[in-house]
Amino acid sequence: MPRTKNYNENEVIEKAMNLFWKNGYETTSMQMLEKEMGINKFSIYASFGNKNGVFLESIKCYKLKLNTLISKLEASTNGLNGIKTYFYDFLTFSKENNCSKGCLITNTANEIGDDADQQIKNALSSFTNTVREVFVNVLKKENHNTVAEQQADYLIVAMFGLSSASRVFNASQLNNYIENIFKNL
Amino acid sequence: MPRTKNYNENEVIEKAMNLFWKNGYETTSMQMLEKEMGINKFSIYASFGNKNGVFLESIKCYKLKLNTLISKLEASTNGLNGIKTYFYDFLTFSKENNCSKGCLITNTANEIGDDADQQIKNALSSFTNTVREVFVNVLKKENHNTVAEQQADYLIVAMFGLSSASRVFNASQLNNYIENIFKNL
DNA sequence: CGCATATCTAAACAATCGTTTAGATTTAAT
DNA sequence: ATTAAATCTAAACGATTGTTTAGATATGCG
Repeated sequence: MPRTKNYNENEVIEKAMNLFWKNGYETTSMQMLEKEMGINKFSIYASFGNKNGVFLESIKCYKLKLNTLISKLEASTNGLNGIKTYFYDFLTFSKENNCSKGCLITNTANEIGDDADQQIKNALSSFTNTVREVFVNVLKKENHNTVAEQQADYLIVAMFGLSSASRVFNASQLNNYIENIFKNL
Repeated sequence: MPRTKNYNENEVIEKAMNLFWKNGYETTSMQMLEKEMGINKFSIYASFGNKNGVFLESIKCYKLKLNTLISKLEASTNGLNGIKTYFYDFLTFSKENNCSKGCLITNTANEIGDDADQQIKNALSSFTNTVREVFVNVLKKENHNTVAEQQADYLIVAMFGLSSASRVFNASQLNNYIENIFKNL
């Protein structure tokens, strides 16, 4: 056996993920990734195939990070209020230096077109469906099925909107938005 | 006086605007613009300076198109219902081949970073402020000032979210979203 | 008409994109 | 210690980016 890698793939992917999150897919160049990940282009290609591969792994990494919030949401027993907490938790989660980066998934969905890579598109919709499913499960604890499905549909769109809006509007506007979303649901 | 231009600047900008709307700023290349606008790169640069110039004019063109909906909204006398109609009108406006392109302004806000061109950033926030102002004026017809401001804040965030979400979710989910937004306001 | 000047085409510009390759360096096993 | 194989650096790849330039073409005015 010859020499071993002197970098940890999980560590460098987390750095890549943060770069994609902040700048988007297109804007993030291999040059920037090289610098941020701290390894050479050759090593990046050896570990992840290509830029798309780095991005797909970054999405996995992002999901893993968000799982903390999702788990908390799944464990919640007070229905709508649990989801509302998730909305606020997300805002905190997405903030860096008091400036929101939005959601990596939502940002990507907003950026890509129909001709984008199928694996990426699959990853995005699978994530959205998963979150919606969690909403449904939480809501079923206090509602009957049809209402839960309808409310979940509403909330997943609202969550998507919040992710986008968080990159543009200020905290008071966003809080006002969340409060109104849940006011008379 | 020598030969005259054999293209109309307003006409070619409308074509450019549609390209930016569909594909975003970065993805739209000068090559694509050349083809879509039907004129040579030289002519584009002669008329609009650079890519950024084409984009700024495209935003003006977009605002002009949207003015039809804004004017209708301004003229409405039934408050919240007028705004709700505007939400639905926007969905129709943004659709092409039964597929929503979202809002050019919102799409751009989602795409660009902090280091983007200042003129573009100004154009985006000025647009958002204008729409919010119209919301306030419509709401003041049936509410007192503080409520109108607060509701307008809520609705402008909701509108931004709708624009983003319209590129991802289906008609029934979007309608459900709009109905819930206005349900108990 | 003929001159002047703006518009046109088309080629070239430097810079950067994502990706690949060649060669030096390091290390585990023999 | 030698060898084999994988990782590293660094340079180069062709393609495409936004932008500029040179030269041909067309047209309004004296």
